[in-house]
Amino acid sequence: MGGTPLVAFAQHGNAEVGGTIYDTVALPSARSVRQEGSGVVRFTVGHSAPTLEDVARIAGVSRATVSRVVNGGTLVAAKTTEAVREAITQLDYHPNRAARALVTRRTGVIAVIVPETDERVFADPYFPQVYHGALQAFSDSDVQVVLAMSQPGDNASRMVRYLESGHVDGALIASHHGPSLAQALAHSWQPVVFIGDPEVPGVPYIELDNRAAARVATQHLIERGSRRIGTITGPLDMGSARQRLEGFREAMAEAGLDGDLYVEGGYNAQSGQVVEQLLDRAPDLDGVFAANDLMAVTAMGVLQRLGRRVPEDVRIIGFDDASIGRQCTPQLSTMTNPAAEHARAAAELLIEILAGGLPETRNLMAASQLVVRGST
Amino acid sequence: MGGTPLVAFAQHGNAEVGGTIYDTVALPSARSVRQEGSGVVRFTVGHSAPTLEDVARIAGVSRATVSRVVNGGTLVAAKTTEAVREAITQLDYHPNRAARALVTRRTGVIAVIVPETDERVFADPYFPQVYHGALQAFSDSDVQVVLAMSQPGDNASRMVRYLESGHVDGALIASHHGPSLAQALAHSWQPVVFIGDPEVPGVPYIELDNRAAARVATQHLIERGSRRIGTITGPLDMGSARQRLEGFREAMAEAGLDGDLYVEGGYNAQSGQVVEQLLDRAPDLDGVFAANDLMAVTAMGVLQRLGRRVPEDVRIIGFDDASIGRQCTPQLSTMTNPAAEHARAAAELLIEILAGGLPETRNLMAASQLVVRGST
DNA sequence: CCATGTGCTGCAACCGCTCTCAAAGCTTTC
DNA sequence: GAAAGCTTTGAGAGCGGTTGCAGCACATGG
Repeated sequence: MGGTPLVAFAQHGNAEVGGTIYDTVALPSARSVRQEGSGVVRFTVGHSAPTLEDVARIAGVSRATVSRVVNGGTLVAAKTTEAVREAITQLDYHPNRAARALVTRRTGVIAVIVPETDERVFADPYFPQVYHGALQAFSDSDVQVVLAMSQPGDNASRMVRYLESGHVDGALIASHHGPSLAQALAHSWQPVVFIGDPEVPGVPYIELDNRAAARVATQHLIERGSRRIGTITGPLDMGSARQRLEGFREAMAEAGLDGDLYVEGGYNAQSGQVVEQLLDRAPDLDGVFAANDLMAVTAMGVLQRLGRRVPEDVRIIGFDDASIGRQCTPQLSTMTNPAAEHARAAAELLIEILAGGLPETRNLMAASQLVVRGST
Repeated sequence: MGGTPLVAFAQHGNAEVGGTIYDTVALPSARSVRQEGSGVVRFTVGHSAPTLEDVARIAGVSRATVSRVVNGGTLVAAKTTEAVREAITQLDYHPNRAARALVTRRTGVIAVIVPETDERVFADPYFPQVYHGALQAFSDSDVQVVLAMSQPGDNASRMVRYLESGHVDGALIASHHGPSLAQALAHSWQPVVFIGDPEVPGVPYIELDNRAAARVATQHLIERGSRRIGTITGPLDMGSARQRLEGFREAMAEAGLDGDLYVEGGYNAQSGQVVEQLLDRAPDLDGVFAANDLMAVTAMGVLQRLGRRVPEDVRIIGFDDASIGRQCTPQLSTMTNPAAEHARAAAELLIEILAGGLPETRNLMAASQLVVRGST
């Protein structure tokens, strides 16, 4: 089994693990990335892979013929084919797709871009759905779908560089903050489809009808009898968050209620805590619309800990229909957000664009559904 | 804000949502990926991006000079540089990295490969750590780290093809089942580092000392007084699962106890349920070593539901030190598995390999720590 | 004033592959 | 037996870059 271990090490910064730790081992200082020039890691690869040329030489034919065998389609004599096949297996030849991409202009790689840190991406159940949907759309093609997220200090440029690099055919972009990425990409030649309004004209996207959904959610609270309703929004640099806030205010205004009771959250579980601020501003709070389930569930916990009964004292409704909303007591009412479907639709739109059979601009608007459970 | 929505649609297969659904909208049949030839999606891109040549023409210089300006380093006259810069911004030129990669043999892209379906990847807290660690290692270089997982029906070939495609410089491979992927890659020219023993000689990897850790865990149960101990293993086609089982049996044998009480799980929460089988086989069960925390927590729940007190009647220890183990009652004792650190170390090893300053084969073995909490 | 040096730029080959076009070999036909 | 028609193959021109090397213009030294 493998070679012999040469180094033994381990580490665990004495972080709060909430228990007693035994068996600690010293940690070596982590070597850092060696750099040269302007922050670029320089690589030099030793061996180089066999090329078409090599195969051709061994098989005693020309490059063109090998290419024909590899790509199929064109007719090549049976025995030639066999000789080439043999040479290919002998050398363990794999075509260099980057070179091929240069001439075919197709890489066979699609990226799902999420301009969030990896922590957020893995913490929020929304992103797996997006990725899953994209994967589905490409499942029976031989496209490789890769996921790229941003790193803590990143601005948009690393992403843009990757997208324009020629290593991907196109991209789906999922959780963008503000129009900067879209702007950078708008005049680029890279086919992209946004999930959520990019706020830049001409850039194709699909989005949930957030405003309508937020109205439905708010109206539902009102119908159930809530009057003093507050909302926890998402980060307001995101279109979806603003739209949900808008929908909330519309519904409140229509009902002749005060729609100014809102506080900004971050779409993450922790920021559900801000419900306390709503409570400070409105001690008679009897309804909460949280812009996603993660925040809603936290808010529910906070309210319950403060002695409020849900839904008797305060009704709560979330957004996204995340599974976590079914694991709390009472179960959370919510608005569906079939992200996987959207991603798939977006991916299919991307495929159309890539196939060239393209309408100018194309935007898709998707509807949401109200799911009533115990919390309202 | 963007163009006008052209299409409105939504969908929600009437899946079990555990609530009442209002506001349903018809769903269009999802268009499927258009295919041609052997399962390959064909793309044709309309516009094409400006090239070096274009820039050179506008700036009135040669391609070589533009290249020099773009890449810096070599000396170019100040006014020439300026002219080129101007042309570049005018055309919004971005170098085609695929073309560059052809000659420099560096793409600036590193892949983290996880041969699991996306559901598993997002469900298990282990993978985010791996990705995070990899990201850290490359954080101050301008390498793009992408994540690729396999699709339900996939065999290894799509992965291998991607890795050998020339679109990535190298890869970290995280949760492989059996040696097939490693074998396919062993004679390839692609620099890869495995996290976990690939079971193929000559392929570099880093791994946790699973056997030793499992021994420590088991010994801990014995020390606390457990005698009739069972284990829930991971999928036994994975080296880590087998090693943890081995460690368990060793510790049991050393203590003169029966080490045959085990049942295979899948490293996912659901498979913690198999603890019932242990109970069937040994009603006097008083200790459980689960090969990861996900299974341990589920097992604890099952046992408690069956009236067993933890740790009074049955002691439970898990593996991985996942956060979920701190959210249950009692809190779960466990073995640490600082996956992020491992991934970072693996990434640094990969960087070394890519830099060419390479030891033949290099394997790293990492230690684990026992964390004692309430469950033992 | 000519030989040298120095600074900057262009030519051209090459990275690995695809694909058009024409040539070569073979059959068929008159 | 030569012309015509196929099938099969190879030569060669790119794809968009990088880079070694030669060449040019101008400044310097003898």
